[in-house]
Amino acid sequence: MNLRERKKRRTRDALLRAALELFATRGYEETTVDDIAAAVDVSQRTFFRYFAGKEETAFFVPRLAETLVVEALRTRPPDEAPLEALRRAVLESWDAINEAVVELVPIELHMRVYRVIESTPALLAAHLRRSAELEEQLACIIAEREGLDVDLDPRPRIVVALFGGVIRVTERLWSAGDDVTLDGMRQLTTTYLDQVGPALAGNWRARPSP
Amino acid sequence: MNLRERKKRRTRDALLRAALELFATRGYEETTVDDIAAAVDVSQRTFFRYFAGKEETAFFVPRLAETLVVEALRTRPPDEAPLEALRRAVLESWDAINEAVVELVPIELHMRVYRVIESTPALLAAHLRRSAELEEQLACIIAEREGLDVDLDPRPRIVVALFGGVIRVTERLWSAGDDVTLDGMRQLTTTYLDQVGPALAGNWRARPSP
DNA sequence: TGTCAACTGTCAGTGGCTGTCACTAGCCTC
DNA sequence: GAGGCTAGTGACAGCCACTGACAGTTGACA
Repeated sequence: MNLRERKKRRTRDALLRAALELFATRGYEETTVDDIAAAVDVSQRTFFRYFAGKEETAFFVPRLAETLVVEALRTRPPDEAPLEALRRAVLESWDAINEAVVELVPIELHMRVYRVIESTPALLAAHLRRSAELEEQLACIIAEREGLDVDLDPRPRIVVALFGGVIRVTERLWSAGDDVTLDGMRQLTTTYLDQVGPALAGNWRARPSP
Repeated sequence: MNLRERKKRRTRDALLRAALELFATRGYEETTVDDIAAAVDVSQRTFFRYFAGKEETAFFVPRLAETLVVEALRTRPPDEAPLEALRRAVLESWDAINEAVVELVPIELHMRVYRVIESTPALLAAHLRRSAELEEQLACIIAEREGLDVDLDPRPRIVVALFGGVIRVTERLWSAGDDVTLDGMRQLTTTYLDQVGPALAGNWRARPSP
């Protein structure tokens, strides 16, 4: 790799880390782009040459994770049922995600930023839109696996919507709780996905929960 | 109603209509707040006294609709199963929604704006966040109906997430298609909700779709 | 009719973001 | 290894959403 390229990557990583650090400590809205640029000692203009906007820094890590999940689903054995494939893809990609993230920022920082995302309206909105886009991708893959047309058969989008909903509920609970380990997340996801069946089974009071 | 209050309402409605009209014809990003204010011949500052931001005008009508859906769910007979109550609440509130919307803006304008919302990233993001908030409300109502604690039992949030997912898929299809009538929407919603069962039933290829 | 309070316009300022232009530092060729 | 080329940068000017402060205007009400 060139000196030039190395230098570029170094500034980008520095900007990224500085931004996330500031978001996590001071808050997103309270951090100006000038602050971030100043922390790395470059001009504001330079910041915008690396990131399309302030928002992009906050979602740099999540974007990585999404890529890996999509990849994981693509390589699932085609005989698995849709919901099963989704579940396994997510559960199994976490190791890869963890590995990739650590390269960029301390995992603990990422967690703090995630909480900021969930509690900042503008970021939460962006997060949900990104999730919607991811779900669209996943639906397409599912449809392809099953030999269906996403636009003709609603089922791929429906399963993915359901799945995405469960994941989002899980993420929120996970980031809010204390057990921020990988296994904790896996545990939570499995438990919640297992609740889908019961949740849809008619009147809950007829068969009380354990 | 006072002359003052009437005047106020008139400016607000004028601003709202001007904004929506501009969004629908020129696009959201292409419309500045100054444009909207100028169209009604008030200062930009006045616009911000009526709406918290440009975004708020775009979601004025949807907000109304949400209120009515929540209300409809609250008055559903308590013996209905959760998913059933949600389905009926939505299906039945459309008449009320339609009625309330027409008071403010031509329904056809609202439809055009809805398409703008779905095709403008910033608005889509906001829309999804609003939906998430609505879903949280609905989950709480469901939980209350069933005598559960939303934070302890995941099922209320899961059904609502599933339901919300289906509604969103439906909305998108509806606004994209040609049949923008109320009955068309009801039809679509019913069809899609009926697909939920099959979508979750294991491997789809084992029992091919009709 | 005069007083008060609500509503509005003007102005100045902040923060995100973009275009432009000149300049410097790394790269590549001769 | 000197020179030109170009990617990367900083400085500056400007747009747009949004906010605070202050002054002027207009409806309400005694």
